[in-house]
Amino acid sequence: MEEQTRSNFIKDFINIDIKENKNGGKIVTRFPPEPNGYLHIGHAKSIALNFGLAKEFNGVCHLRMDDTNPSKEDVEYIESIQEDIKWLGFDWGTNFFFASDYFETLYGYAIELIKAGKAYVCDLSPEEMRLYRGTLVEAGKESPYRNRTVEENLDLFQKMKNGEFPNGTRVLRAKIDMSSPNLNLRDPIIYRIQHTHHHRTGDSWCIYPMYDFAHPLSDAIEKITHSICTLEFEDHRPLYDWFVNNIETPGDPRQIEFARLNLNYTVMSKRKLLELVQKKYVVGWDDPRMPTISGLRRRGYTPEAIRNFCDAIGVAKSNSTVDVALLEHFVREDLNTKAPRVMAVLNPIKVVIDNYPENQVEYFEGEYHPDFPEIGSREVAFSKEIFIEREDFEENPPKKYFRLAPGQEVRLKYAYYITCTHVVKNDTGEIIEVHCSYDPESKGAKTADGRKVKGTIHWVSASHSKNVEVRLYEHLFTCPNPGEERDYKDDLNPTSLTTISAKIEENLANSTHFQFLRNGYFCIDSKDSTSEKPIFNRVVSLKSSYKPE
RNA sequence: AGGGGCGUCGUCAAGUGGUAAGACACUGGAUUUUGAUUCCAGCAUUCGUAGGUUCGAAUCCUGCCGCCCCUGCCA
Repeated sequence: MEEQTRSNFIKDFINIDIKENKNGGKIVTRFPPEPNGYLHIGHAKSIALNFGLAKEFNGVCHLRMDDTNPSKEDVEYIESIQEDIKWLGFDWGTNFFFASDYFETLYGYAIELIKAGKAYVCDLSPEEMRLYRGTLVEAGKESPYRNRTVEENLDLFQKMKNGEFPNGTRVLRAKIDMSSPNLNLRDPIIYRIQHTHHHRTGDSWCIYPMYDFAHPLSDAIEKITHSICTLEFEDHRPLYDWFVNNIETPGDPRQIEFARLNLNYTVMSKRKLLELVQKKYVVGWDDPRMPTISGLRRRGYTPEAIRNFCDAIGVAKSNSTVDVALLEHFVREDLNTKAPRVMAVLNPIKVVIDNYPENQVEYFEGEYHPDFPEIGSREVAFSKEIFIEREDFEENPPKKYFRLAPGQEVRLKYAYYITCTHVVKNDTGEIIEVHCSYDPESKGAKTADGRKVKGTIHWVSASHSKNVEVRLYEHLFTCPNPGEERDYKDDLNPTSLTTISAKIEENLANSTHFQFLRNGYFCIDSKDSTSEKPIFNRVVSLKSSYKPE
């Protein structure tokens, strides 16, 4: 199973840097989430990339909370982020940081820029600043405050820090080039006034650094060597480099951009995910239909499946949308080897075996896994009345229907062969009972004559099964690209969750994940399930090559 | 006076001048007490396009075409 870790353009860059002995050949990456939401599968790609690179090149990967905007951030998110990364199987060791840890240093860096004549306090209002910025095709105009003296800037910046000005009245800007075709270089804001309580620094600051300033410098402080981010920051790289080059810092990080993950039939933006949670379209961040790590975990996805998926999708620079079928493939692949097989009937119809003795109960051994007998087996009770899936009986079967039909013989997994003799219907013509006869010679679901029975179906004994709640999930959205043609919420799938009552065999294996034979992979809901009232989530269905004509 | 990126199979994606990997999906077929799993086979004469350089081009050059990102005191 040893797999060649595949190459990508980032590894190529790193290999060149190592060859040139940049940073003494050391590799330090970082995963820098803003604690303003829960992590999702797209973050998993970045996490796997950053931690994976560190591991492959014998380096380390830091976890850094990018908490420079207290108005949007919350400690709840800080906790969930750590939990999710750990659950995915990655370890930052002792390298857990906060951008807010660097506020004092960052402030000093700003002073350094002011003293060098490379930053100034600007009094333009937000609207004025927008006007002065110019447009995509026209140069901007220089701020009238651009040429204040160093002393005046120092004094004003000090007053900003001291809380002497209200929000929005002044900012600190880098003095770069108002006519740059790259808008990011038109004297970007590096500090804004925001009288907001910060979840870590409390009320000690009322000015907060902007991402473009805080990020490269935080990287430099931590001596990050390779700062990997998504494509939309490509335009910011010259600014990233400007700060690193114009300020005396411990490190010399380099920014590399890659394409973020998109998945079809879902949305990935934090804004949309937040809205789904806040407006109760889903039950929470960990709703099993959400593409969040906590949602996938509750749905029954395993860390291995997610990691294998991240390895498989690759890392490149072209915008792309990965098919969810690939994610589903990796859970099936993982659960196939791990999940004990068990029988549950999701849509029951009663079968009465007329020639089976009343009150008789037999127990058949059912292996938990056909490929790994060592994981054991259990005894499954069999009796005169059983339940099978409604879809496993057809009064007028199509061609190549291998299941139960009038006069047709079928194998009951582990038990006997049965043949349908007749059906009982109610007043409205609905079949309420299927009557069968069984072949006593087929005990153990095989016969000495070697006769072929093409179909094998699963079942539960009516009096030896219990009712459980099962939650069936489908894609959260009905179309591959939600929001492409209208508001994304209008593309929400009304049947993304179906709750049903199912019949399941009595004594379940001691496991969280199961394969319900012929149905799919299921897991116990970690939040709502109790021993009195078990609840199962369908992780993913089994593949099926059955297609009725 | 616009700038920055990206175009290789239905979807991802290797390929770095020597004659198109792999995965998912899909289609056949074998085995099967899960129409699952497993196994085997098929699936880009061509790399957005048009020219050029070369013995040889997905890879180099030029021109077109298409798509994405950038005018928050968000990250």
